[in-house]
Amino acid sequence: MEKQEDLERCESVHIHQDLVAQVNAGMPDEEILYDLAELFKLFADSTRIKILYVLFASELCVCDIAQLLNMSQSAISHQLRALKQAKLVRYRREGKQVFYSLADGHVRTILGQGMEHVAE
Amino acid sequence: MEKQEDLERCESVHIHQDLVAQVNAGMPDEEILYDLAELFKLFADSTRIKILYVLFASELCVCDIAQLLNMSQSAISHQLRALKQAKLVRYRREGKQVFYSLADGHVRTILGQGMEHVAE
DNA sequence: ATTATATATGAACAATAGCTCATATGTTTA
DNA sequence: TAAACATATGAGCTATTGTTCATATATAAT
Repeated sequence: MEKQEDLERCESVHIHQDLVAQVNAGMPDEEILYDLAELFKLFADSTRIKILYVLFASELCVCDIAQLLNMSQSAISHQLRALKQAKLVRYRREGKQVFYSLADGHVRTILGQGMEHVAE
Repeated sequence: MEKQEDLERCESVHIHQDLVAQVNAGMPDEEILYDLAELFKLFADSTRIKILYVLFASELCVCDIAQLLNMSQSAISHQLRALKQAKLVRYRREGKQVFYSLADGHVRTILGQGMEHVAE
């Protein structure tokens, strides 16, 4: 944890020197925080938000999602790929079609809390 | 809600035609979903995640945050601006320094749920 | 008033991300 | 096997974003 090298600092080395150490101790690992940001990136696009929202209501095939969002099959497929990789959605093949559904309860909570914040 | 114009559709107009209508009914407004994505964009960068995390522990001035994250004052200030605009952080001037703190309980919940998902 | 310190901000640049287009893969039906 | 349909994916283009650098603003101290 050698972070104290050649940093620019407030000249007035105010109170917070030990606070700084304490805060640092409570921080999750760099890698975890990076993964966390990666996760939230998936919620950071309105197309993906919409996809998650429609899957809220029901399992749907790619084609139906594309119709619902009035977007191309390709665009939706690309985004589903990202959501799939992050395990936010599951998929199930049925003949030619592939049905997607929400994989996780966290999705609901995260979107819900976001909604609450936005709706104020 | 004229969305049914010249869409590409699954040829096999399968079951979901009414489902599609139903799902559409339950969708929040376009604008809200856009705002929601904008909100999550703020969680979609590890610098901002770190800022929120350190503010978790304590109110801090810009300079201390910069030191904690080992980043430039300018970079932190830019990001605080974004967080401030979204009302995720509050600020309070005290002499030359400006102290930032979390503005909202939602931040904790959202980060917490994200953590749970990542940590599995 | 002048200087120093703390923070904010605009411009520029590199990196990233989302869409389209073309095409590949997988599945069913004729 | 060939054709049709549903989905997946790579390349390319444009738009967006995070950082740095230079500089502006705000407050305090001399």
